[in-house]
Parts: sequence; C-alpha cells; structure tokens
Amino acid sequence: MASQPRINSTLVTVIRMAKLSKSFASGGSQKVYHFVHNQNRPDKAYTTDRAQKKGKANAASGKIFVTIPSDHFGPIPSENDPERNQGVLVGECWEDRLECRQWGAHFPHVAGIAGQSSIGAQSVVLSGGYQDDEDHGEWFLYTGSGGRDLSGNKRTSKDQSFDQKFEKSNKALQVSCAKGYPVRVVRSHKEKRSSYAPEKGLRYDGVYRIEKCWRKVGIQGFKVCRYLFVRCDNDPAPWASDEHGDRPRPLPAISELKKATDITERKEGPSWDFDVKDSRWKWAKDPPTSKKPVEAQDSTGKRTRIKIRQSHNMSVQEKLLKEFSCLICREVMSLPITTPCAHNFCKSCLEGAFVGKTFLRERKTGGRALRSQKNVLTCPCCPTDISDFLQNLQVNRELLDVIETLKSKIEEEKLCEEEEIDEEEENDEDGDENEGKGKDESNSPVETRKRAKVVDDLE
DNA sequence: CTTTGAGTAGAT
DNA sequence: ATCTACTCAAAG
Repeated sequence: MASQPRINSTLVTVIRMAKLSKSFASGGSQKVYHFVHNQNRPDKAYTTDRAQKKGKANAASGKIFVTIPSDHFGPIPSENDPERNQGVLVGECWEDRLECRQWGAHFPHVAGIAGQSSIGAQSVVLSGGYQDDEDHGEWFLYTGSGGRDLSGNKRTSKDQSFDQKFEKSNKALQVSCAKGYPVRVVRSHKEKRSSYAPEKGLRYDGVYRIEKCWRKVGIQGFKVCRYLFVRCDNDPAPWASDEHGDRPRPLPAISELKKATDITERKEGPSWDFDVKDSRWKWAKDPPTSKKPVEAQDSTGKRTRIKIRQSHNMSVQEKLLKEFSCLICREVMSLPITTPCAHNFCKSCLEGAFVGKTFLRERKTGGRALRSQKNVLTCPCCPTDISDFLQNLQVNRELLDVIETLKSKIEEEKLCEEEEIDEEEENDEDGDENEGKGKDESNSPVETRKRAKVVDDLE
C-alpha cells in the first residue's frame, strides 16, 4: 500500500458532496450535478488477469468520463463533461474503440451500432466492415448489421450468408429514422474507401439524421438494411472549412431506391430539427427519456447502479449515506471493509465473493507434492491481488462510525418532518422518474437498531 | 499482407 | 444466461 497508495474515491466523492452542500446552504446558488460512481475503473482500459492474450478487444474498458447514460441521444454537452466542462466536440479523436467509449461518443466496444430496438439508435461507427457502405461526408449510406454466420470464433467473417432484417440494432436505426432523432457518427481509420475517414484512430463527426431506410440486395447477393444519413450538426464537419454547421439540404438522389423494398420514411415531424429563427438545430420535441443509469460498470461485469437524484428529493445526509454503498450488493455497507486498492465492500459481501476459494494451491508433479503456491485472489473491482489482505479482514471503523452517524441524523430529521408534513401536501410536483427514491429499507428505525446492535457486538 | 483467437459489454 | 458484435494485437 505504501509503495502504491490508492485514493479512496468513495471518500473523495462524499467529501466533495458534503462541501458542495455546505456552500449551497450558505446561499450560493449552485447547479446540482449528478454524481457518478464510476471511479472504480482506471483512467485507461486495462487487461484483466483472465484476459491472457493482450489486445484491446479483450480489455476491460476504463473509466467513463462523461455523465450521460448509454441511451443518451444527440451531442454530449459540457454539463455532462465534468472532466473538462466542454462536452464532446466535433472532430475529437481517440486511439481506439475503448477510448471512444470512455468519452461516450459510442458505447459498444465492438459493435458498430449503439441502440435498442424499442428505443432507437444513439450512435454508429463507420468502420469499413460492410462493402455496401458509401461515404459522401455530409451524407452517407450505411449498412445494417448481421447477415453473417459468426458461430465458432468467426468474429471477422465478412461473408454474408443470410438476409438482414429490421430487428435488434437494425430496428433501432429504423426507429431513429422514423422519429428523426440525431445519431452521433464516429468515423474509423479502418474505413479505407472513404476520403472522409481519419488517418488513424477514430473521430467524432457530429450528429446526422436518418432520412430514409430500406432493404436491397447487397453486393454479396443477400438482402441488407440500408440507411441514408444526412448531417445535421451545429458545428461544421472536420473536413469542411465552413464557419457554421449544417443547413437543411435537399436529399441526395439515391439510385438504388428504385430497387428498394421495405422503405421507411419519416411520417411525423422530426424530433431533432433546424430552428429557422435561431438558425440552429435543436430538439423540436422532447428527446426520449433515459431508461438507463448513467454508465458505469465494475470489472466483475455487474452493473453499478447509479442513482441520479435531484437535490430536493433527499436530504444531504441521505445523499451522503447513499454514497457509502457496497460495490457488490449496492446497499449501504454493513461492516465496511476498505481494500488496499481502496474499494469498499460489506464484510459479508467480500467474504461471499471468495467462498470456496483457497489461499494456497497444492502443486503436484507425478505424485510428489511440491511446496504449495499462493493463490492469486483479485479484488472484485480491479485486478489487484488482495489475497494477503483477505486473510485478516479489518472493518473500517471510521467509515462505520460515519455511516452510523448519518443514519441517526436522518432518523432525527424524519421525526421532525413528520410533524410538519401535513401542511406541505399541495407543493407536490411530480415529473421525473429517475429512481424509486427515498423511503427504502436503510432508513427504517428497525434497520438502524440492528446496525446499532452490530456495532455493540463488535465492541 | 492475411489469418487467428482471445475477453468484453450490450441486447435480448 | 445466451448470443452477437464494423476489435485488436500477435502470428503466419
């Protein structure tokens, strides 16, 4: 630990929140930002122990820097970029798909389409994987995914063996077409046939709308889904010398439409449209509401539940308390343990994660026992070997105290509130469904008792 | 240059 | 839990 000290990010977050709430209370009007629990990943993508072979495709993604959920549509604005406060700008470049993912431009790290069939598609990558693609810069023809037999380990097969259909990601793109959503577009250096592709890495080129989609028989003889993307960004394209972004332009003439089937055209007004008065592209209708937590995953693959809360929903203490959640069970920690790599878990959860695992491994060669070898046991959140630490788990008493104090404070507050609650009835304004907030288990008196008893037992 | 095989995250 | 995916680096 001394040679490689780790910052306890949970504490960092809570302390910052506590400070912010203090300055808020003392009068300064302040914008409330969402706090994202994404700190458990390193700044760069890394390779886990299991991933013996190197290669970024086998790597776990690093920290997500932006505070958008993975189903966020449209440009990524500065308010979702706490790191730099500038948002993701048109023309930004990244080394590889994982880095691109970290800035939220395109989340899937292999797939070319980000989307959900019931919601729509948020972004695509032009990466040269499909021969039928045709890039004209301000507009391009994109091919759907699928139609290939990827059984076994044929990740790279480019041979189509069946027809594409409007399902899954292809359906998602179709929804974005029908609704007129802005779709973020990333170009990859791997698209060799396009003169608009970057020389290396990936580049964010702004948002496009899918004006039409259809199916046709592709170059390989099977049907492919086709999408006409037309640029509609407020910033000029990286290759353009324009001083301003796009203006609405007439659709290009597409000759293949003559042979097209299953044509989808937008019937309603587009959600993202050019406002003539403002001379800007903007949401003409409300963007779809996010159904996902702000992105953050731990390295075990379990989902980190990110709670986005409005400040008026919870008292400061409640918000602080929520930050002390176990990285395994996601509940407020009971008997908190802090690992040398600065991750926090309930004692029972951490023990549970290693049930059946032994500290030593027997080694036998031809019947003769060799000296047993130490087993590597990695932290559930990162690749650090914590086997030594596991041998003698010590509860983080300071943390436990803070948690207990917060709980009792909240309890006091609850009691006070109940006396005044009747008068406040009509000020109720609903609207956001961010999270089933508030009155859950951890705040009940019974639970507090139980915790208090645990503390006694510990003594 | 092409081929190979790996782990990962998201959708379903 | 299972399947899919416009990756990536190393090897052939």
